[in-house]
Amino acid sequence: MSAVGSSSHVGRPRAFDMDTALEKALEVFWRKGYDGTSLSDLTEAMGINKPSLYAAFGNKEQLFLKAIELYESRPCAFFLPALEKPTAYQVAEHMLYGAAMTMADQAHPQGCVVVQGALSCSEAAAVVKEALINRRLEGQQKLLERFERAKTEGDLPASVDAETLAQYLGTVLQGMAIQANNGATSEQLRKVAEMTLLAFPR
Amino acid sequence: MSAVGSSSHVGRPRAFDMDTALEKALEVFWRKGYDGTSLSDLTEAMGINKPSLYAAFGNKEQLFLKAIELYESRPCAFFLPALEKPTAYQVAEHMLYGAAMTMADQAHPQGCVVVQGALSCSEAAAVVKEALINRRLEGQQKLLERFERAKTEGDLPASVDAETLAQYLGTVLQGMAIQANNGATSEQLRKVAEMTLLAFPR
DNA sequence: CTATATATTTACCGACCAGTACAAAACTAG
DNA sequence: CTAGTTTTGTACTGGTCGGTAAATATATAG
Repeated sequence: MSAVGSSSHVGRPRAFDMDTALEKALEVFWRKGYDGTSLSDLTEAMGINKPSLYAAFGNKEQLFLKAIELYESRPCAFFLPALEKPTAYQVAEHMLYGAAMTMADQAHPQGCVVVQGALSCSEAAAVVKEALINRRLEGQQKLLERFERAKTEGDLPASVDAETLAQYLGTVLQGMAIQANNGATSEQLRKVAEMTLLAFPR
Repeated sequence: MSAVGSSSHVGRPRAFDMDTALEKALEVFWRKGYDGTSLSDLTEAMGINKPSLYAAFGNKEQLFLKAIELYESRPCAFFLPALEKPTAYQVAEHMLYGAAMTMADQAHPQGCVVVQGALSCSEAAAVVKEALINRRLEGQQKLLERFERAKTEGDLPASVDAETLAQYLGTVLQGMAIQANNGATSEQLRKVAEMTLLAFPR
C-alpha cells in the first residue's frame, strides 16, 4: 500500500531547509561559542523563529550537539581520511596540512569549534563542554590506535611512545586552532606543521 | 605637611582585601570564561556585593582585565624569566616545562586564562577578546625577538626561520592549555614538551 | 468538502543579566 | 561632639535570557 513516490508528509510542510539552517547555527556557535550565542543570534542567522527551532532541533543544547556532528562531517572532514594514509608519518602530515588549510579558511570562522565552542564556560554549558572534551579525546585516541598499528606494521619504530606521539600531535592541532583565532594565515600554519613534523619519527 | 605615618584614609575603610578579591575573580573567569561568568558568580566568590565590586574595580570588563594582569604576574610568572635563559634552546625548554607544570596544576583551574578566557565569545566580550589576542601575540613577539637575538649571538643557526620557530612554540604552548582542559597531567605535558624540543634547532 | 497533522506567527513566561540609587554604617579631621 | 568622606547592604532598574502556550496557516487523507 501507501503511495511512496512523492515526498509523503502529512501536515504543513517545513518552510526552511533543516540542513542549511543547521549550517547557519554551526557558524554562529563556531564564532561566538555556546555561552556567547543567544537564541536570538541563532534564529536570526537561521532565518526562522524560536518555536520552529525548538520543534526541529529540540533546544539550544541539542542544536549545538547536532551542529558539532555537522562540523565533523564537513569542515573537519579531513580528519578521518588522514587516518587511512599508508604510514604514520603520512597520517600526521595530512592531518597537520589539512588543519592548516581548514582552520585559517576565511570562508567560515577561524579555528575549530570542537576546541573553542565551550572551553571555559558556565554551568549551563557543562554538558556540551563534556561532549567537546570527549570528541577531542576520541580524536586523540584514534591517532594513538593508528600509531600503534604503525608500530606493528613496521613504519614506526617499536621504541616509539605512541601515546606521547598522539598527544603531541593533538597538542599542535589544538594549538593551531588558537593560532587561527589569533589571525594566523594558512601559510603560517603550514610552516608550523612542517616544523612539527621534524619531531616526528620516521 | 600632612601626616603620613599611619594608614591615612578618610571615610569608611574597605572591609575586604582587593588583592585576594581579585585572585578570586581571576579563578572564576579562568574556570568559566568571560561570557560564562555572571556578576553573581563573581560577588559570591569574592565575598563582596555588587556596589563594592563596581566601586573597587569599575565593571565586569575592567575587572577581567585586571584579573589578567594578576594572572600574568603570578600563575603565569614563568614566562618572562624563561626569556632570559642563556640560549634559545634553554628559553624554549623552560617555557615548555613551566607551562607543563602550571597548566595542569590542580591548585587552580586548568589551562591558561589568556587562551580560554574569551576565545569564541559574544559581542559583549569583544574588547576582552581583542585584549587576549594581543597578549598572545605579544608573548609570541617576545619569543621572536629572543630568537632573533639568539641568531646574532650564535646559539641559533643563521639559517633558522625565527618567526616560524616562535609560532611553533606558541602553538604548542597554547595547545597545552587545551590538553590541560582535556585532563592531561603535568607528567603527560612534560613528555609533549620533550617531543616538541626534538624539532628545535640547537 | 471534512478531519487530521504539522509548521508558523505572535505574544508571553519567570529567571537572570549587568549595572545603580539610596540610605545606613564606619571611619578621619577638626 | 559635628562635619565630611567613603563603603556597606538592600532594593531596584530596564533589558535579555532560554523556553513555551495558543491561535492560525498549510499541507495530506479520505
